[in-house]
Amino acid sequence: MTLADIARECGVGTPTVSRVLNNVTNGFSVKPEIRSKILSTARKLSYSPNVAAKNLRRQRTDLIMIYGYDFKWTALQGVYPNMLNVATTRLQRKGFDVNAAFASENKRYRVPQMMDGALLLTNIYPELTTELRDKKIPYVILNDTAGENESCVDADDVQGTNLALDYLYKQGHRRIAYWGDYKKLIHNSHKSISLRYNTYVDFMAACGQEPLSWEVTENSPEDFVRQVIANKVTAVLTYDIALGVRLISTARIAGIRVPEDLSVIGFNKPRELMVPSDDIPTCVSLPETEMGQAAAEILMRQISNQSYCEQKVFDLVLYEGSSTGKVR
Amino acid sequence: MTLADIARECGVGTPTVSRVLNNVTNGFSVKPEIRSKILSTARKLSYSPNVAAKNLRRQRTDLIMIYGYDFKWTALQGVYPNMLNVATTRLQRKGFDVNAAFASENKRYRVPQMMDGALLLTNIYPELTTELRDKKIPYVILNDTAGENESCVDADDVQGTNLALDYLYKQGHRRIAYWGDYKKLIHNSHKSISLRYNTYVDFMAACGQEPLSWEVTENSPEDFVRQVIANKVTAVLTYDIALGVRLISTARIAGIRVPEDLSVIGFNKPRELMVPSDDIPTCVSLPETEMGQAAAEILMRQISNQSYCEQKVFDLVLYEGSSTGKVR
DNA sequence: GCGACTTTAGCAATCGTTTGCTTAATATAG
DNA sequence: CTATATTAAGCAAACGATTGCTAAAGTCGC
Repeated sequence: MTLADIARECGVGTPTVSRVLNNVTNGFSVKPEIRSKILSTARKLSYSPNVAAKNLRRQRTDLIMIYGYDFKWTALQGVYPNMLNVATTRLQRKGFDVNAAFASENKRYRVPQMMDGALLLTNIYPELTTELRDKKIPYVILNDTAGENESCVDADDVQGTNLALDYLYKQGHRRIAYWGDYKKLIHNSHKSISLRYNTYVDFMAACGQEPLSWEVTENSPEDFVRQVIANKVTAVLTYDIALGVRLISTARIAGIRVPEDLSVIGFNKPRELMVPSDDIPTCVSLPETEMGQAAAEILMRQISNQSYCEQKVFDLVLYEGSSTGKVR
Repeated sequence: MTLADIARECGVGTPTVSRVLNNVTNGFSVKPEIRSKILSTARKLSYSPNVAAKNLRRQRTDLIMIYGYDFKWTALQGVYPNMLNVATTRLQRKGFDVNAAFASENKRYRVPQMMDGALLLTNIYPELTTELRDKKIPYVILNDTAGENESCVDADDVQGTNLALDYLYKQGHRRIAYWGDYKKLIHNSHKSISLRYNTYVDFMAACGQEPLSWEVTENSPEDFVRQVIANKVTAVLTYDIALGVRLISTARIAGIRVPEDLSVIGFNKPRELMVPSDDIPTCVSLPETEMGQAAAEILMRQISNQSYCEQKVFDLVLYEGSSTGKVR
C-alpha cells in the first residue's frame, strides 16, 4: 500500500496525495471533493506511510533513541524509570517518538538507527558517542558527567552524601556506618559508588570519627546487624535504600527498633511495593522529575540549534521518612 | 558521509563500494588492492550506512520492535525483564536488532517503524495488531492469549493456581486465604488477575471450604495480618510474591512465625534485593526463560515463513522456598 | 474577449542504498 | 593468433516518499 496506489485509485498524482495526507497548506490547494476522496481511500486501504522512505527523503525521523536502558538492571535500580518517563512524555508531546535500543551480549550497540537525537544512560559508550558526533546527531548524557562540548544532566553525589550525613549529624549521631556494595549491585561501575563512599570517609574524618563500613555479602543484613551491635552504631547510610529496607526489617526482627535504636538513611527512593506507604524510610534521592525534564529540554534545544550545549548538575534532595530520629 | 563519497575518493563506483562493504561474493569480485583501499577509506572517513536508505532498498530492517514495555510497569512486575532478556539475546544472536517503543500518554503507539517483526507484551493493542497484519509484519503476543492465526506464548494461570493450592493442601492446610489486588497493581487488567482469583474460589469450593480473601489496601499488610489472626488462616496465596514478601516481614514483626505459624506462597519470583538469598519464599512462577526462548523462536520462524503460526501455553512451576511448611 | 491573477495539480528530481544486467579487460585454451 | 571463459567493475533502475518548480484551468476586471 503506497502513495502511488492511492493516487491511482483517485486519479491524481502522488504529490497531491502526499500533500493532502500531510496537510500541506503552504502554496498548495486542492478541490474539497478530491481532498476528501483521497482521505477516505487512504483510510479505506488503511494506508500508512513507509517510514524508511519518509525518513530518507526528509532527512529527519522525529525519533529519539534511548541507549543504555537494560531490562534487568533498570528494573533493579529505581532512578531511571521515573526520569525516562518524564523525559519521554515531554518529547512525545513535542511530536517525537521514543524508542529504546538494547545492547547485545558484548555490550555494544549496533549501528544506530537514523534518529533525531539520543539519550544516553550514563557515559559508558565511547564508540556510540563517537559515532553520534560523527553523524552530528545531538545527544544528552543522563546521570553522569560529560566531556567538553557534550551535554549532560547529572546529580551531585558529593552534595547528596553530605546532605544525608549532615542530617544524621545534626540529630546527634556520631557513630555512623556506611553500607555499600562494591561488586554485586553495580552494572558498570558508576561514579556514585566511589563518590558516595569516599565522601563518607571524608566526612567522618572531618568529624574526627573513624569510618565504619562493610561490604555487602550474601547473608549480609544479618551480618551487618551483628556489626551494628558490636560497634555501637547509631545510624547507617546505605548506598541504595533497597539495602536500607532490608536492613530495617532484619534489624526489627532481631529486636532492634528503628528509628529508636538505629537510624537508617539511604540513597534513591524505595520502589513501590517494597515498603508500606506509612513507613517510608528516610532517603536522599535524585530529583528524578527535574532531571528527566531537563534532559528532554536540552535535547530538544540541541535539535533545533546544533551548536547548543549545556551541562546541568542537580542537587539531591532529602526526604524525611520514618527510619531516622534523634540519637538517644 | 555516503557511499558516493567513498567511491569518489577511491575512484570507483558506488556499487563496488557497496559490494565490498557488504562482503558480497556471489558473482562479484574486485582487485585486492581496491578492496583494501575501499575498506581503509571507509574506516578513515568513519562511514556508516544510512539505515533509512538501506531499509528502503532492501525492504528489510533486521529490526524487531517490542511494544508494551513500560518504564514503570515492568520495573514493578518481575516477569518481563527476564523473558525479554532471553528473547532479545536469541534474536540478537541471529543478527536482529531489538528496540522497544514506548506508548505516549494516550496509550497509543504511533505508526510503527519499518520492522521485520514485533513482540507484543499482552494482547491489548487492537490498532497495532491490525496495522501489523495489514502490513504483513509477523508478531508474537507474549503472556496472553491470541486470536485465530495469531501466534502467542502464554502461561496457564489456572494450572498455576491449582499447583500452588494443591501444594498447600497436601501440607495439610485447609484455611487458605488469597490476597490479591484488583486496582493498584494492574497496568491494564491482565487476565491473570481474574483467573487466579476465580481458580482460588473454585478450589476452595471443591474442598468444601469457604474462600477467605481481602482486597489490598493502603496499610494492608497490617490489616491483612489482623485478618489472618482473626480467621485462623494457616496459609496465604498472594497474587504477586512481592505482596507475600511484605506480608512475611509484617507478620514476623507482629510475632507470627513464618512458616511455623503461617505459610506464604505467591506468584512470580521475588525481585533481587527484596529478600535475603537464604530466605527465598515459596513461589509459583512463569517459566520465563522458556517463554522468552519460545517467543524468539516462533517469531523468527514466522519471519522466514510468513504463513507459520504457533500458540504455545506453558505450565507454571513451583519453587519450594522457606516460607511454607506443614500445618501444625 | 483579453490580460492578469489565483487556484489546482502534476513533473521530475532527490534522499542513499542495493542489485540485475551489461561490458571492458584479462586470462586461458586450442 | 583467435575463440572462449573468467575476472573486475560500472550503468541504471528501484525502493517510496517529499518538494521546488512549472503549467493548465479557472476567475476577475475592464
